[in-house]
Amino acid sequence: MRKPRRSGKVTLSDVAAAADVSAITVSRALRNPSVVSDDALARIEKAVADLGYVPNLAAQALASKRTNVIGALIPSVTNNVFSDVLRGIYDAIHGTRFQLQLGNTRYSAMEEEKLLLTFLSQRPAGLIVSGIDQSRTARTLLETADCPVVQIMETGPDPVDMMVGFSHLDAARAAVEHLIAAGYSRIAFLGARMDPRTQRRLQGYRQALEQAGLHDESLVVTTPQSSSISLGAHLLGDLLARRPDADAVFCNNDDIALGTLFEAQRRRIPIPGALGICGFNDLEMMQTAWPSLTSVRTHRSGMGQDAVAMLISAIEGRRPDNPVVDLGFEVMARESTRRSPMA
Amino acid sequence: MRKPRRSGKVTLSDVAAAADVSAITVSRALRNPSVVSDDALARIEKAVADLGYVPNLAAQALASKRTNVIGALIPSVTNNVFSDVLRGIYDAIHGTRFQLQLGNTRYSAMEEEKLLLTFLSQRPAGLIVSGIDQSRTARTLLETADCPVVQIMETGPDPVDMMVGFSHLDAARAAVEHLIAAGYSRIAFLGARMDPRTQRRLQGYRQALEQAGLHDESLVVTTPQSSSISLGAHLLGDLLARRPDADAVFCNNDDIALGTLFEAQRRRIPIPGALGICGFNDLEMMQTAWPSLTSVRTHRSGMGQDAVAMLISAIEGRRPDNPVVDLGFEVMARESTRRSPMA
DNA sequence: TTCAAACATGATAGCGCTAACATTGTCAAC
DNA sequence: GTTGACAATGTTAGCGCTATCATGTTTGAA
Repeated sequence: MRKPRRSGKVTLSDVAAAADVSAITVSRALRNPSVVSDDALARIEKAVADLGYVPNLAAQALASKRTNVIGALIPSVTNNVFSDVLRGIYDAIHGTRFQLQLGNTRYSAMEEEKLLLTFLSQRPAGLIVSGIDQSRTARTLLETADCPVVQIMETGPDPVDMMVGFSHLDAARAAVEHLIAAGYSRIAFLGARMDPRTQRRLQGYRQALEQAGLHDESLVVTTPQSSSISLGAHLLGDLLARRPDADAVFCNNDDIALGTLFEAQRRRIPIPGALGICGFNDLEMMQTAWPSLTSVRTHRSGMGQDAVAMLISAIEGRRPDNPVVDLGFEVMARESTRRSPMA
Repeated sequence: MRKPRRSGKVTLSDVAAAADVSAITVSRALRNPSVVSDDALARIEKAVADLGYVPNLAAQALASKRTNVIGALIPSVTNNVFSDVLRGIYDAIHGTRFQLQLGNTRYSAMEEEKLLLTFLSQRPAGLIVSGIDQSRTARTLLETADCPVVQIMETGPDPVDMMVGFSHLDAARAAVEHLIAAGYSRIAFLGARMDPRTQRRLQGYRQALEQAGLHDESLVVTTPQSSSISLGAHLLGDLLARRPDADAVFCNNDDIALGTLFEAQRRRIPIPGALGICGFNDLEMMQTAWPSLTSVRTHRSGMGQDAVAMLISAIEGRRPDNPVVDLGFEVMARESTRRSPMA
């Protein structure tokens, strides 16, 4: 006879033996205590504690064909935008039976495909993906995944399944319209990374300026480098070298806006008198900065929360009435775009 | 006869049938292609592609008693410090066979225990935990877990297994000594959250000032609230209400330092002439701020990277020579603590 | 020619758990 | 006292994969 492949670990049947019941009773006691007699329950609980039993998730998943795993793919863990989304996800998942499996795509479609495969091999209960620009392959994987899927960050015309986001194009256009209304006319665009959402913000910028007859492509300064505060400072330098007459900057995100502010201060450029600054996302620092910085408020943790809520509803069979949720945005006008110079 | 509980999914034996080999050969082909003939391999690869086979991780884990899961517990996903650590972890894990399972403890020991149990039920290959102040229960769980464990963020005398970090006390003391050397004498401490690492930084602050005969507890302003830039602004307000004569602030972290800077600018307090500012962690913004802000550089992504590297070594049986790695710190002296007022 | 080593593949038996059905005992209703 | 509804528990057979041992087939050196 072969020797059994036992691991030193305590299993369900060890608990069952110790509590003098069958394995299935222990299984029931753990998952649905109300169907087990108080007497048996007490013995089982004691045995679990005595033996230090920890259930084996792999075996659970295999036997029940279900997992509690919600997979989420985000492009960056350091970008404040995504860490806020992530906080929302964790907040909503907290206290439920689900657990999060996080994947970091690093803004790469190939990484996204690879991670998707890894996630699918866990048979997740639901999936969250960022953006609406999945590769053809990734999209097919998502469509054939037999679990609900939510795309977050953006809304678009063709959801894989569900969506929570907002229109980056509209948000950018509203911000630029605010700058125009404030009296600025040579409004630059400072952008980094240039991922699809950034591209759509650039599009919104162009639309607003074209409509006002103010569009001038030489005011657009972009770089594929990833965004940072110091990069914002450099981008302002690049802009002013080329167009010293620019009178406002619409920054692709708040880090760049803050870098712009610092660089302007360093150059003794009065804000907002000589230069208006508008960011994007409205991170917490924007209102505390001096001068406070105009930005477009987006509902980042809300997107995470709603995504999880929609997912859980769908997993439990209650599909939301509307599969596409637009959380909107708000232009937060502050000192940095108030034309009269500060006291 | 009962009907089999088949899930519509493609399994190993489906692939085996399609490739006209046995299941175990497919298994080998997938895990270790070199032991399978080229001929069989080709047929198997074709079958996998044709059928869209995705292996079932739960079954793999159950049968092999191994997983590729590295679990990491961090107290916050929004705090920049931890997102940098997380980036380091992802960087180091990228390209290996391991995948990360992330848990967010929200600075709660109870949450940490719960997550630890969840993680252990996945039989992870390794674990990363933050800090050295685990609860008694958590510590026991970690000690009895049959996988390597790395504690990160801090070093201390009594590792569960391995450690990567630095001394927060020494780092804070060095920062305060720098302030003293720069000529400041009424040096305040601004602290938020007051988690164990913050407490030890406060201790370092006290030691440095006591040694210089400058310690004065009324200069210590703390709050249990979680840290933010606007909180930094408020803390400076609180300090100045109580001690308008303070001439420098050692901020528990960079967010508070930046908030302090903004608030000082708002109040037209010359930095560094009337007030020196020193932060902690040296986030990227510190050198770009105007004036640039002194801070203590810590090796956040390095901690994440080293933790993963040590873990993987240990998993593969090569335990590192030294289980405790001290990554140190550097005081980055900048404009905000340079006593002569800026031009 | 022979035999062992190396190679390629297969049969079998679990891993630890749960779904599905089966059994037993209890109690109220007729 | 029979019936059936219900509650509590048990038996059995997998879930999809891999460890282990077994078998057949080739190769090359003696």
